[in-house]
Amino acid sequence: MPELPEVHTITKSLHKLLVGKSFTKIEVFVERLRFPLAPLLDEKILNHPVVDVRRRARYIVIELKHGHALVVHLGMTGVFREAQPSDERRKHEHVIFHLDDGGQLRFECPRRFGSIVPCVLSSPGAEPLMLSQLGVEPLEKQFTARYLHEQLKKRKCALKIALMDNKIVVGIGNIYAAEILFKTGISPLRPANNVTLKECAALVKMSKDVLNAAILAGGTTFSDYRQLDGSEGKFERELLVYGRKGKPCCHCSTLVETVTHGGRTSFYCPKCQR
DNA sequence: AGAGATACCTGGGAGC
DNA sequence: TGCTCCCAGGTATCTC
Repeated sequence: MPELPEVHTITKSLHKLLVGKSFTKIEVFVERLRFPLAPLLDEKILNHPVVDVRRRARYIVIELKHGHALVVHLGMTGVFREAQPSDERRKHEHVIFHLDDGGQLRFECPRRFGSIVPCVLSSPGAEPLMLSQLGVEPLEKQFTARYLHEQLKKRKCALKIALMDNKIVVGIGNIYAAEILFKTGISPLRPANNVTLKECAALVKMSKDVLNAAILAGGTTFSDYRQLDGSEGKFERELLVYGRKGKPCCHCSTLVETVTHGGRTSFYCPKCQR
């Protein structure tokens, strides 16, 4: 699955590929992914050069010269692929962008959790309105112990739910949340408003460490992901607690347990994490 | 308003 | 081997 580091990598390569080029035609082959794709057929998107491709949380913003933009989310299985018109269309390639240099960019998304939504920006470089409710970037300076503590104080829900809440901090998914909590020795079950400032400091540092490490390994994970199905890659081999239900904790050998929060499974060591 | 539940979708693994 | 069933993931949206 594309995590923050993969989205980071993909954004950079899309920037290199697209800036200065225009879409001359967009073909869609399914009615909808997460959202209907019909708005992509609006001719206003065509024949205006791309001026920027940037990332916000796990969204990719492709900005066009006349103030329109495409906001892309890869969902769980979304992949962009550079292609030639003669290439046969793969089973799950749902959108084909024709470029003015004769090339193509194709969007493949087997589980259809991805989305591509056109929007109009209030000014050049502005954040799309649909992303305005997002919380801070975990790797930015604004993500501090004090900020996290202030946010958590307002929440009675389980800490893990709060860590995964995009309104607080973006880019921490189920897997990262489990690993970050394990490495800081804090239980995912703790009420968010019961976490101390000192523990917030540990959570913030560990979040940055884990994400930075993943970014460093990102290229490798990403290339594996593209060749295979997303379940392979270096990162998975480094997981300490996620997916290890019933197996011994790597620190104390207590068996790893799970609990379900809002339909998501949390893996944790009941002895190491308090 | 906040919190919890659910829908969306399909590949893959488990169980029979 | 082939079938069915269930789970995984992020986020929008619905319900309480």
